[in-house]
Order: sequence, then structure tokens, then C-alpha cells
Amino acid sequence: MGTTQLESVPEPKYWHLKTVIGEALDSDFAVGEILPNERELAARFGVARATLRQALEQLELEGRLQRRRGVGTTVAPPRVGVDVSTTQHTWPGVAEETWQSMDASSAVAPPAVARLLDIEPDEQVHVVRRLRVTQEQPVAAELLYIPSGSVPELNVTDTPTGPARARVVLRELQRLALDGQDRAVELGSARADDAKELDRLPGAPVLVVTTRYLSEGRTAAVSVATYRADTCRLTFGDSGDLVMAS
Amino acid sequence: MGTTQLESVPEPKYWHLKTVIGEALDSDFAVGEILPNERELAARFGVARATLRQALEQLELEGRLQRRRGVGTTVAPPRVGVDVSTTQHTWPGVAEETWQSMDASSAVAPPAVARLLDIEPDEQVHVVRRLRVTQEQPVAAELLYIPSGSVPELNVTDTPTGPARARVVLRELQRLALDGQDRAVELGSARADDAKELDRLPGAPVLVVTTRYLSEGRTAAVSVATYRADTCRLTFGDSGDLVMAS
DNA sequence: AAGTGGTCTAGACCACTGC
DNA sequence: CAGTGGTCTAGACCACTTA
Repeated sequence: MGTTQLESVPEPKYWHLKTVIGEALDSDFAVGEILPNERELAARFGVARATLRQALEQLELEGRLQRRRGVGTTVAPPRVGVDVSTTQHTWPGVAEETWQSMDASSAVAPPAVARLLDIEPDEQVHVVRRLRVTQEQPVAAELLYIPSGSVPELNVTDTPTGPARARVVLRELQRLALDGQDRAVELGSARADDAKELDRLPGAPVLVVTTRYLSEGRTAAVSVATYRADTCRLTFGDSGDLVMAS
Repeated sequence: MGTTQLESVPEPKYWHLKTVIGEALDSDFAVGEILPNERELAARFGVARATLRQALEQLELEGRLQRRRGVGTTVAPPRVGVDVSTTQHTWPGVAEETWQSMDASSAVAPPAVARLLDIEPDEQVHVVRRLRVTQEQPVAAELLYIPSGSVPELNVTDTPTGPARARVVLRELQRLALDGQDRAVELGSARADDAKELDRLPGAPVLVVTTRYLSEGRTAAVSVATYRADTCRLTFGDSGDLVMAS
């Protein structure tokens, strides 16, 4: 006949497609394998390419696929569990190999960050840029905002640039007593610069982790870390081996 | 002239649009205000509706807009901070008004959940369905999986249905000693049933929080809670007043 | 240079909401 | 019923990677 059973419930085509392809991924494909290109897949399923792309987009959002321009669409490995637990009560940069210091500079903090730090919107702060690398892959880009009030003795005029300067700022911060920290997670889209470092296109979905470092009753520093939402699962506590699938 | 300065860097139109509209939201619109409809906006900016929609999609993803079919596009209020901290070491359902029990049933757990519970893939478990309501709005739908081994004395044959039955199961669970819990957050898309309860369309982006409840060295229960990613900011610790914007 | 995914268009129809 | 956002099409061109 030709038409199947989906007249009664007009489930969107892309939703149905997503299910079909998802099942095919489980049974017929291995991690890292390359799928047929979009034009061929669309033809094979008898839909427009835009519709096929809507299905692929969802699968990529769920971490099942990975698409790279000029290369192709591949089956993604399971998401990596990234520990962001707050139990380790230390300042950033203390004996950590997970984060890689990039550089440090001075700039005015974004309004939302200035509010968290309880400083004037136009006040200059130190900004340390770091990159989190797990299993050779960049998973997060961080901006750490430190008001000069938190590191009064820091003199940046005679310090070098690049990673060395970042380490100087972090070392100065570590002289403070850390009373506690706060964390919040929300969905965002990657800014152009973050996207570049994470090897994604601008606007890619990211998990934004905002951390407030508290010292002597004040917010001594604020970190805004953007994690690749497609490849990361953020874990809290000792659940590093937690594995989920939708 | 006529053409502007964007020849060198061919920034996508929808990206530029998103910025322009985002700025307009800050300056010219109040929370809850209705935007012009998509066809008019597209005409006003001189782009196809699909392109305009790509920009709106991103803004919705970032929690700046809310779109409802048949109604229109409105300016969204700031995201609500939802506490998901693990510090409150209690079983679910203990003196909580934030969660609303819906019902309970028996079913086989999804493979990933069965793995977490360390049970056979085809083993029946109790499934409690709950809804988290904040400020009169549903923000999360939860499925709580409890293997019969965790509640050996529970006899469900003589219990009622609906919310009453859910409470019976929860009460039985609370008799166990809770040793600790684990949490993980990742991006997902809403299943059809969750979407319905969260007043969203299927496939809407959600933050999936997976919690493992530990008792006597075993995983006594697993909760999979899907939070609306557009309206929620998950907070850990005492950071309920944390406010961020991109 | 060939092949991939990313962007964009101009149109059509559908599903839902509210009057 | 009119008006909204949601889905879908068929096509074009662009940006990027690889060989």
C-alpha cells in the first residue's frame, strides 16, 4: 500500500525519524562510525533535508551524534562524567591538572557578575581564563572574575603575560581563607570565543556552571564555566561512574 | 555604500538577529509583553521566517523568550532558582511541599536505570511519579524507581490508586536508613509524557537530574527528574539568590 | 576540487488558542 | 472563526575539511 499507520496521531515526521534513527544507532552502528551524508539520508527516508536535519539536531542535543562541517556525522561516544562537586573545598588552581590556565587580564565584569561580586558595574576586575581538559578533549571554558579587593597585594605591572600571569593571579587568590562555595547550573548557548575553544560552532548548547567563592562573608571571586552540553554529564558527589541514557 | 561592515566576518544572519532582538528585549520590552508575530518580525528585519525563527529559538533556549502555539511570543521572566542540593539528607517525600505525588505503578525499569540499581533488566520495580511545582508553575517531572528489594514489606494489592498509593510507597521507602546520595545533571529532550505535564512540546530541552539513593551499601532507589531548561536554574548549596544572565 | 554540514529563502499547510 | 506558532518542502548558496 504505501501509507503506514500514522494517520490517527499526526506525530511530527522529525520526531518519528529521530526514533527510527536512534534505534538504528543502537543496533547497526558502532561508536565513531560515519553515517551517510544528510542528502542521502533525507532521500532514503523520503523527507526534505531540513526535516532530516531537525531529527539529527535532536540526536546531537542528546549526545548521540556528533556533526562536523566538512567532515560528516558520526556516532558519539557516551557522555563523559565531569565532576563539579563542591565538596573539595579549595580555591581554583590548587594542585589541579584538570584545568589548564590560559591567561589573565583586566576588564570590567559583565553586569550580572558585578552584581554577584557586589561591586560597581564599571569596576575593573582580574579575569583568568582557563580550559578544562578531560581525556585529551576540551570540555569546558571558564572565566574567573576576581575583584582587586580580593587580591590587594597583587601587582600585575611586572608580571608576564599568558599562562604565567594566570598562575600568579591564582596563587595570590589562594592566600585567602575559603569559607565556602555556591553553585548553579543552567542551559545557555556558547559565545563565539568559548565556542572556538570548545571546538563547536557559536550558539552550541552549553551547561553554564556559575560558582561563587566565599571568603570572610564576602564573594571573593566568581567563576562562569561553560561545559559542552553534548559531550558532558556533570556529576555531584562520588557518582563518577553514573551512566544514563535517555 | 549601502552595505555595512560585515563582509570580512560573515556572521550568520540569525546570530546577528539574535543579538539585535536580545538588546531590544532589554531596552524596549517588559516581562510578559507580547512581541509582534513571527511573520511581521521577519518582514520587519527583511529575512525569511525560518531565519527569524532560528534566532527566536536561541533566545528561548536561553530563557529570554517564551513561545506558545496559538498564543504568541512573550518576554520571559528571569529563570527561577530551583534548589537541588544534596545536603538535605532525606528520602524523597519527607515533609516536602515542593513535590506533588501523582501516582505509583509497577513496571520494568529502563535498561540504564536497571544498571544503576544493579538488578535484572526485566525485573519489575515500583515507579512513583511526582511533579515539582514552584510558584504555581510545574518545573519538573520525576520518575522514582524503587526495586521491591528496597521495600520488602510493601503490599500493593490492597492499596488504592493515584496519589494515595504513591504516598504509601514513599512512606515505606522512608523506613530505610539513608546513607547518602549521588547526583548527575545532563541535557536531554522531553519525552512526550513529561512534555505534557511540563506544558511544553515533546523534544523541548530539559535538564535531566539523576539521583542515586544509597542505603546499606546498595542503591536503594533511583530518581530521574526532568527540569524545564528554559525556565529553571538548578542551584546547589545556599545559592538560591544567585542571578545570572548571558 | 569534491564532498560535507551550515545557512537561507519563499512558500505551503497544520495544530492550537482564543474570541 | 481568525491569528498564532509548529512542521515541511525543494531548492540555492556558503564555509569548511580533506585529499
